[in-house]
Amino acid sequence: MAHWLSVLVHTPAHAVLGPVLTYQSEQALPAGALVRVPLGARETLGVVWNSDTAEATGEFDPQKIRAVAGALEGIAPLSTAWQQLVTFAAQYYQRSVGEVALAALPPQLRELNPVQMARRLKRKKTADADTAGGTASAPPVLTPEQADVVSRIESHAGPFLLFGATGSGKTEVYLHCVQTLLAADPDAQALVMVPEINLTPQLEERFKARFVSLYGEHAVVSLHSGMTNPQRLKSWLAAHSGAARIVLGTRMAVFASLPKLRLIVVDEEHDPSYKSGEGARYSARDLAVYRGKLDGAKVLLGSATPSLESWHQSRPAAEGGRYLRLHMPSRVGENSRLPLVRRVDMNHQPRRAVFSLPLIDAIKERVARGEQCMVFLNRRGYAPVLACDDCGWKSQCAHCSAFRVFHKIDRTLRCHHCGFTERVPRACPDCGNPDIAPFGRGTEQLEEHLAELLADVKRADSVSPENPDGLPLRIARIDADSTRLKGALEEQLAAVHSGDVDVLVGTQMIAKGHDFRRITLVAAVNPDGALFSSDFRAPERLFSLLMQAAGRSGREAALGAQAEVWIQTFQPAHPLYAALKAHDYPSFAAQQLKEREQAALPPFSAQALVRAETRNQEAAQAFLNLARTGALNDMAQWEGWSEVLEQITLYPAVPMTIQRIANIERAQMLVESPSRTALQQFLSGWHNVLHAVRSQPECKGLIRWAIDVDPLAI
DNA sequence: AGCACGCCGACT
DNA sequence: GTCGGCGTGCTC
Repeated sequence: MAHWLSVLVHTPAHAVLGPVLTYQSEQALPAGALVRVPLGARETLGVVWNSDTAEATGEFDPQKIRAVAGALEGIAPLSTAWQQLVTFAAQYYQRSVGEVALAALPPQLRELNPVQMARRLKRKKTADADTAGGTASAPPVLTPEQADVVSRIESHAGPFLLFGATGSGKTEVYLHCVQTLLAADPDAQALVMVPEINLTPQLEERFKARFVSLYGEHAVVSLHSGMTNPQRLKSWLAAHSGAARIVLGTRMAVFASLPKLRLIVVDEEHDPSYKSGEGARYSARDLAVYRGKLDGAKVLLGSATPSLESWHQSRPAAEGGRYLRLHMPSRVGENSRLPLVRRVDMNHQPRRAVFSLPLIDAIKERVARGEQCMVFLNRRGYAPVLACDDCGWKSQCAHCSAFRVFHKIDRTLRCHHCGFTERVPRACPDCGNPDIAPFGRGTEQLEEHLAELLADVKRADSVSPENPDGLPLRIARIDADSTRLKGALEEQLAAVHSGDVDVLVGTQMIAKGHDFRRITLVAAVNPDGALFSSDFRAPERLFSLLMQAAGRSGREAALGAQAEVWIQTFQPAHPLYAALKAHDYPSFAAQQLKEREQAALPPFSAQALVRAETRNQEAAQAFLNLARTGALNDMAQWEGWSEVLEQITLYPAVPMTIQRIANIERAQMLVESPSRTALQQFLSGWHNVLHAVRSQPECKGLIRWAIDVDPLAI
């Protein structure tokens, strides 16, 4: 007797293809089971979504229903909670369930045939056998602040927002909570997320040091896109089978199959990396909170500079807050002072000076004492644009509406958007003028500049202290260019740690996560840009970045010197810098939230973007505007939709900030609503309109379109 | 999303 | 002559 099954496969939301496909099977298969199914000319991985479906979906001809090719034996069905998470994510982020479900599974699960799969599972079983228990080395004693936070986490349901200064020991709180959980429940699993792949190795090291002796080598696994496919499959299977007790990973890990999930930690919860930029544009932080409810797991969000969304959610419960805010204001250790923030008024410095005189003096003084300095500029390359003084030629990219960046190191002009690279011309390509000059500055130029300014400075010779001349300074640069090769970042970080570097220049890469214990001065050379950005989230990001950069300094108690953060600015009185100086995130957040509330911006409204990519700009605008009129005119006629539409604002279509990338024209349209629910309802209905509009003749040239719910940048 | 089919331009 | 570019259409 054959069973009817609805099965998810990896297909986008296609109007012609239903959200689930119907198959038949001799064997009864439960929802969540993994199967291989024929689809057109190929065979593909599917997830059983409903066992024993009564009838085929839609008008599909029952004669054409094909049989399931086989079940993936030895892999337990995905849990109901996992299915619900995927369903929610697909619905909330406006994608097909099939796309979200299959993208959440390790890629190799799709590639391997059942025979290969069986072989892999067998290998895993023998590996699991050798896991041995043991005793833990005593964990460090918690500070009173940490102990208080931990006891509150244990006695409340959460979700929690752990607001802790850099160096306040948040990681120790995570470790402690995980340890307590795993000890109390022999099956329980914990998920710990970090924003970037770069940060997983150091986290893995700390967790392994604490838990391998207790629960064996396989108890801690990682899950991120930097791993090879076989590694990812191995970790995924370990999590799915329950053998892995702790999963560490980046945003993708929020979809890991964890049948006994009891705790989710989202470290640096404010970090934009938690928002996916392609496919289903999900926020792993937001999904983590939702998943916590589904799985009955506690959720712990941690940050020194929380996102304003989370901060707002953690206001007192009496005012409507839904997260419990936990505060750890103090730095752990002897050198518990927070760094001194100094603002240098660049209005009183020589015009066009890159480094102010007092900053250079301060750097000289520190390096002479054997301390390290860090100079931070969020722009790589030598100069953002090359221009001809005579005819006005600029280093425009041929394929993008952006300038190519001058990289002096290899004498190239490189487009940071499409990768188009050429050697720097000897003279202006338009008029032949040999005097083409760089404008603005990037990290390469800072490095060069510093070498000149500090040429006469020597550092103390630690090997032969009697050497009166000292040794030449070592300046290093860390950015996406200097770390392109595999292992280069680790190598360069090691050089900084071992003291082989006196001054470190870099982009935001160096501001995140890494502990540079001997750095006592951090300087932001030109951070003002974000103060006047059209992006309403720019100040929030700047504050967080500077706060994090500040957290890099002064971690070495033995150095004793007061750590300093220097801000070169033309706006020394700006409230953002004042709050930074006072290390006062709450007042900064309060002021920002007030502005957001007055302007009805998130978290006081909900937003979504529709983006269109086309061969020509007119088609992009046409598509979006047709979708807009479709909503305003057609949808308003739909039964019962007028109340939804009343709560929706559709802004006119606009070209994106960078209008063209790699010869693809881009435009977008903002949708806003005071109600998240209304926005959700609107988007789900609008989907059909967008599908229909796509095939209009005006939209010829449309390559793709996508909805971005809760976009981070507009 | 894949994958096949089909129709035009420049290469071993 | 074929290899290969991507436009169009189809998949339970």
